[in-house]
Amino acid sequence: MGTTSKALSLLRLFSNSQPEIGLTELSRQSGMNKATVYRLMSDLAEYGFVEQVGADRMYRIGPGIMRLAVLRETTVPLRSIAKEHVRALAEEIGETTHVSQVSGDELSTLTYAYSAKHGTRVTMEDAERLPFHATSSGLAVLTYSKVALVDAILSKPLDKRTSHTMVDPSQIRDELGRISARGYAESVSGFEQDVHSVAAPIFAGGATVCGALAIAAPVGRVNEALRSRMIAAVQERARMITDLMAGAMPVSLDSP
Amino acid sequence: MGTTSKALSLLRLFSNSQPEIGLTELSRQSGMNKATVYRLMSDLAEYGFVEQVGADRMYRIGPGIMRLAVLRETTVPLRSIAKEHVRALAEEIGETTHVSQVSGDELSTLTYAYSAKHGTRVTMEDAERLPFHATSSGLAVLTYSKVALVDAILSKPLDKRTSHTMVDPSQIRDELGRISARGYAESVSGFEQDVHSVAAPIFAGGATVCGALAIAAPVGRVNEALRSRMIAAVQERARMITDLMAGAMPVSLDSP
DNA sequence: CATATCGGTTTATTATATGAACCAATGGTT
DNA sequence: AACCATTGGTTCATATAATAAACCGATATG
Repeated sequence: MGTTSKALSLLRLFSNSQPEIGLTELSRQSGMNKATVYRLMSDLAEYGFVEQVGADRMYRIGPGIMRLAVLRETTVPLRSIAKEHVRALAEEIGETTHVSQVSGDELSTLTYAYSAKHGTRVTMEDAERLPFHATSSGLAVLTYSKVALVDAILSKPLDKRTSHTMVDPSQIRDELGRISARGYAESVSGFEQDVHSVAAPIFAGGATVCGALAIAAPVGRVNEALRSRMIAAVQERARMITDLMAGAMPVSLDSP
Repeated sequence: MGTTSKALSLLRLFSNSQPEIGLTELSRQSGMNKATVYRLMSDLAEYGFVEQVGADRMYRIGPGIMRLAVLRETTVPLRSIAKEHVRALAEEIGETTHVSQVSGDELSTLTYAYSAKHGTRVTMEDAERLPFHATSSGLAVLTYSKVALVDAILSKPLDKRTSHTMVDPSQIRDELGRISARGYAESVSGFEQDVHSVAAPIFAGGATVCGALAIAAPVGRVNEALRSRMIAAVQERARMITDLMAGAMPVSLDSP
């Protein structure tokens, strides 16, 4: 593994549930030597990718990331576009909505919105990594991904998050076929117990999938009427976002 | 220079005016060997920090940055806070406003807002790098920065952007003293000809300066009345942002 | 058709990253 | 207060990984 990869892999350790990490902890979790981690983190800090804070010198993601993020958004404004539509869709349906984004072999939440309609709702977390096999978003993305990615994902052991999580690769491949045919993915309690979600893919530039739009509702609230509204709305919105991203839907999805 | 630093320095080459760069061009601009750049960019691409696009395989900032950015904003929500206030301030004053952020020895635009009040206005660019010595934002930040940073900035040759740009280090140090005394920085045609700007520092967590809020107007429109409104407003808003960032203003600024 | 430029690849050489051991400081615990 | 277990950070001989020149095939340009 190259030195650069090692440095970048350290950044992967930061998450919403672990936004600040100490040197020793980084060393432990990465399996790298403490001295190595120290030097790598120093390099990252020099460029503002991480910063140290507090008396215990914990590391967290630094301000340098923001300049690149702003730059990214001016070129590929997925998040700003998604934010509007996620909000509108949440109000339209009265349930939690979110857009996730694929980056390499990772899928993570980019933005989300709640609806005030009900007292109970599915709650989300920022920048959360979503498993491809256990979420409707993941399945939607996987359906339109390169075979190399699909193979890579399905060849690793799949975490059985709930009793309903699909973990059999061939069963998942079958599901991908069905998703491709009908144009949306669905997951009932596959990621979190009692969460029913539907998702549709978002494409950018030349029919490459770049993420997914999803609606997530408590299982008990999803009757047949709501379910069909969710399915119709998520597909329509995903297409709107795709259009704004100047991407083209794959032919199989172009005509309804 | 370490390998990690080399990889990260490649990311610095991307900017608003140069959002996509080819392999050879990266090699030229970084001064590194083409093979080296190739391997470094491949590493960066593997982690989604850059992506290749189009038939000419140009590189641009990748989606992986966004996950880290979202994570950063949940911990230090400078941009989201700044966005609101920059908008409100632009409407209040009727001129262009922006918030910049310091990262290491770089200062860059984080967000900005225009006012519809006038047909002419100062225009901004996203993620633009601002010179410390030639902008009111830069001077405001420098005033409250560690001496090490001030020395580092002022020891390098300073670009004379316009005929009004201050380039004499000792003269700039004097100016920093005045800014510290009055609590705001001012620049008339120092960065762009015909732009008059005022700026106030923003602090986060323990009185460390993290950026600046600025108002920029066409020189011809800034009479004494507008000028004092700008100065008062920029300081007030900067303090509001600082409060929201849970930072503390240095004592010298606490009482007006 | 020749030349130049592009992204990407190879491989011997060299420089850089590594990790065990070691500090100094901090904070509990006995 | 002495002790132990942590922490972040540092050192330096060693081994590994990065480097650069030359090369390749493709595409574009005169």
